[in-house]
Amino acid sequence: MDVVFRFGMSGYFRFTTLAELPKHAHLRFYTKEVPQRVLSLVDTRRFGSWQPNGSWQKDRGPCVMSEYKSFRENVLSNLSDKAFDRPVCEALLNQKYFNGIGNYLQAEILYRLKIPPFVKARAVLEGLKLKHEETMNVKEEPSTEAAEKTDVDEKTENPDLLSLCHTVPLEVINLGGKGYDPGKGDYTEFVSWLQCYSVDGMNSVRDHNGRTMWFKGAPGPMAPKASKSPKAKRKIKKDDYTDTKKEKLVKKEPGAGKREKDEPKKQSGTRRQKASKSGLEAEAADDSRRPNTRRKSSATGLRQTRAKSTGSPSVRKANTKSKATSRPRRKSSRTA
DNA sequence: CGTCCATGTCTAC
DNA sequence: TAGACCTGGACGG
Repeated sequence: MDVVFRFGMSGYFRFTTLAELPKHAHLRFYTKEVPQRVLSLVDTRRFGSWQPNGSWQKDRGPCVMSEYKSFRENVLSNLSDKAFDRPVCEALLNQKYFNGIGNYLQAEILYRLKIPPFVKARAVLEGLKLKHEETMNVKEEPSTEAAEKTDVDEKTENPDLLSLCHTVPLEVINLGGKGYDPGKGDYTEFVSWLQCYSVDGMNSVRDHNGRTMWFKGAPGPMAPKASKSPKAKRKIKKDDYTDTKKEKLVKKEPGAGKREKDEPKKQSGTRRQKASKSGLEAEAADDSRRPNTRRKSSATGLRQTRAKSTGSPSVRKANTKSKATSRPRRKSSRTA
């Protein structure tokens, strides 16, 4: 049986002993060994989902990694689409054309070519050829040498925007499980792989959807008004302007009921299911909090070394768990 | 304590 | 084009 998994922002798999079952292991596949082990879909934020016999979204384009050729064709033969009216950084997040590119990859890819993020996507793309080779062998050498170059060579020797959409994600794959994986606790390899995203010294601006775009140098002509950059935002707040924020705050009023639905999103509807194959049993798990959970150091957050010069960082209170946020919480009656 | 922020969709004005 | 969907770490006061 095929199962389609989506990971949202925070989802990943872990294979552990039963005793080390991670928090937020919402879907579990148990082995039948004597000390049982568990393959878990760990998903703190629950943006992920799984769908037995599911399929991808209707208009996801070809995969940038595994279907490079059709990916490239799909983009270059549809450049009249208004999707390419957008700034290139935003267009790169459009899964209809850039299936597999996300926010950090988008930043890394544009950085490699030093393309400003807020230039019109079409302007960047319309010079590219359907087959990358045509742009490569501009030399008039009739020699067969050039013709024998492999795709790999072409993509690595003289990359363009589309070939980087293929090779940059593969670089992460080739880190060998040391990619963007907060569950590992230590993903310094990935952090040092990043050249632009969340890197000190780079610039960042909020795009038109409120996402933070990282880049070096000038943002480009289509950059949103300054009010949208995180820094500006913070600054506004600091200056305590009476701006549009008030409305938002009013809206945020907690206690506004309306949050009583108990369903675990869609999650393919089924909370429990069996996968008889391969001796694994699966179940959608409730959150059984494990008492052990030693709070590791920052699991999320790419910015390491915050350079806090003020005295003792060290021990952070003994996990008093008093989260007690004011945010309206979902009714957590996730029993059976 | 409170606010902001995060690898992504998804849908309602 | 705003939000909504969630949880929790970092940081400010």
